[in-house]
Amino acid sequence: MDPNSSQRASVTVADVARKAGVSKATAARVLGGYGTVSDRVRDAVTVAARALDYRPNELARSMTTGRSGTIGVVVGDIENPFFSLAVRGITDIARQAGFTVILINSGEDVSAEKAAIRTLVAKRVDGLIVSPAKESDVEHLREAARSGRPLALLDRGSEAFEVDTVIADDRHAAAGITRQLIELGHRRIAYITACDTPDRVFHTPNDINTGSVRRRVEGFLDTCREAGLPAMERWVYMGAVTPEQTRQIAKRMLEGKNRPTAVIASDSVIGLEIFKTSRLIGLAIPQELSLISFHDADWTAVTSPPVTVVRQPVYQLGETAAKLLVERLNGNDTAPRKVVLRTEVVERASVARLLED
Amino acid sequence: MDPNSSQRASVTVADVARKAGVSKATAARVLGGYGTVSDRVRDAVTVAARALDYRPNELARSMTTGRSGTIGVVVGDIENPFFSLAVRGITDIARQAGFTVILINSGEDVSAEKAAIRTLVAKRVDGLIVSPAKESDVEHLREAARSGRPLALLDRGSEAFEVDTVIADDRHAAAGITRQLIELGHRRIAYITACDTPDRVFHTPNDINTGSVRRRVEGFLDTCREAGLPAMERWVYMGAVTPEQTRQIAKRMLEGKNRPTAVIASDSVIGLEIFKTSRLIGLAIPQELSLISFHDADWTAVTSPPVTVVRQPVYQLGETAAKLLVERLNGNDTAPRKVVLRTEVVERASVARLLED
DNA sequence: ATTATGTATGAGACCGGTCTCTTTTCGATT
DNA sequence: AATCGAAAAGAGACCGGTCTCATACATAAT
Repeated sequence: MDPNSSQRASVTVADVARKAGVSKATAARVLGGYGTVSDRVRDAVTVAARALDYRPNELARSMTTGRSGTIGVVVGDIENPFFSLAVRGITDIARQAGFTVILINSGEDVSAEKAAIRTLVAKRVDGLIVSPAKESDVEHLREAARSGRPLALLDRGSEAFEVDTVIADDRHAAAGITRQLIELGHRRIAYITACDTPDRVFHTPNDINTGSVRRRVEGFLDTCREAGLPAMERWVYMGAVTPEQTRQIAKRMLEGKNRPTAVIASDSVIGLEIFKTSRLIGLAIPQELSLISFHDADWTAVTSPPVTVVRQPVYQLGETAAKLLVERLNGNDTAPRKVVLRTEVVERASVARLLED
Repeated sequence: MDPNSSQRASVTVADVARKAGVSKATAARVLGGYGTVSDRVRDAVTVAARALDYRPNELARSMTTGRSGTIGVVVGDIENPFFSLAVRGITDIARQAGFTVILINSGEDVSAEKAAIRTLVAKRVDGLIVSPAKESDVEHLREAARSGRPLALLDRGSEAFEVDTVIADDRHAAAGITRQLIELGHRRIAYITACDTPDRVFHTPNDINTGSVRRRVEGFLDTCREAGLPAMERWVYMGAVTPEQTRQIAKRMLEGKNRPTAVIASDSVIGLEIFKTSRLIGLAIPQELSLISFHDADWTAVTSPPVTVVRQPVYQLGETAAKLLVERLNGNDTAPRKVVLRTEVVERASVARLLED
């Protein structure tokens, strides 16, 4: 009833204009900060706006300008420290550039990813950063890019898809630690990942959908082959999706007769489970089992022994993806760029020379 | 030039209507899924939409409906595992209820929080979930709530502000572990938190802006007082904002002559630094120093010794906040609710009876 | 004094949907 | 065949901004 009840029905430029005794167009010029206005009128409008507690409607603004000031981010799982750190990098840069971030988890599921992208496009995000679940299945990404919305890929690229991409030098890192393990005398080296195949058995790297992991496995296998260790395919363990599943796989793997003497964990969540399991079944690290994990998670430094890891520049991964995207948003129209960030092996104490054979 | 170039200028209902040979209103009915349409027309419109690759503009839809299908989330730092897990809970419920999430980090800074909320209101989010940096400074939240947008507070409430709130029973948890330490003979018990005061010294719980931490410190002090330990205020350490600062504080604290025999860490990031520092300066846990940390972070189970923690239902905290909000969004108009979730002490091996005194 | 130049303001279309109100169509009823 | 009522379709206003274009007025140039 009371028109002053401020509640309901937000205040619009028209309301402010009426109160200030000017036209809607003029009030809009002041409020929107464009065009030319006299100081007198500017003050009048500003006062009126304050009095009415005017709040601009960004939605309406986006309608005409065509820019929403929003970027959409699709990651596998924000709960994973890898992604939460990368997202931090993205949001920092985005905020700096005046954008807000809409975040959607895909759960590493392609159909969820498709739905997420549809939603984001419907909401008219200005650009997209995606960590694609399957690098072979990118038609929806291609399409989003075709719609004129800049796109940047995070941590996982696609060879067949030319678009701004930021990844770590996973192949190189995997090759390095593999070589190191071989030089220390290891021959039975396992690689364990969350990725999975329909039949749960690894045949070739092409079975692996996640780009970063595929590159690592390639590095692992190639290095083994060069060192005269063929057919290491059977040492690639898949399906470590949840901690529970990982524990089961680890148990079967480590209790077997022909158990590996070294394990490479594809991320820190898996690394943690391997560590727990080896302790559980009484396998001493590093005397009886060497362990190297990807991702320098905080806990890896405080275990006994502390674990050797491949440190990825996760925050920078996110930051860089956001920077590339913002450049596009600012009109950069050059060819797609692939940025590869360097990793670093942090030597701790979970790796040892193999004594007997 | 080529009108078929699909690129630029997105396809609108009007375009679809023209192609299908019906009015804009009718096409909108089909595309928007409302009103009544004949099967024949529905098919025609659907076919036309597909042919033109029509993508609804959610922005335009939001304009008229007044609902954006978005909820705004403001947390201290998504990089902190506590928040990333809570956010996961929020996004899961939000997605289920058909909402997307706009995420903004406040960095525990009130002015950033204010800016974030202004942005979110401008973007016309349907509701807000905020983890307020200062529970004393909530005028901006109150205002956001007054604008008719439902609001739920996460992990931190405000006594003076009646609004849906989800917290853990921090006071109870702190009292419990304090009592336990006292019973084990500890008298010099330190509490260390990231919260800070201008003069970096703790005087009274009212100095603490973060609701959850204030309640814990109150529980700590009250229990000490009841047990005949007065003036424990000097054992509250503040300003452990970054790992570096925490390390410095921990060093000074643990190397002092009159060092504490037990430490309560207010979160897992701090707990990790205490653990590292005590190892660095050669203080054996638990023989020479007992440690209890809030937040059951993954690493706490794998250290030697594993550390005793207060397990908070973090995911549920986020989930519940989102549920309360969604209920409001669906029209629930009852009095504000305060939900307190129970914590649980996970006994591990970082706490021991104090031998000599 | 008259015309040119530029600045300040107003009027109204527009963005892409939704929604109300009116008109047309069609099947059922008597 | 005439009448009625509901279903289907159309016309056009509306949401809250931006933006183009026209107009009014002031100042400067001739």
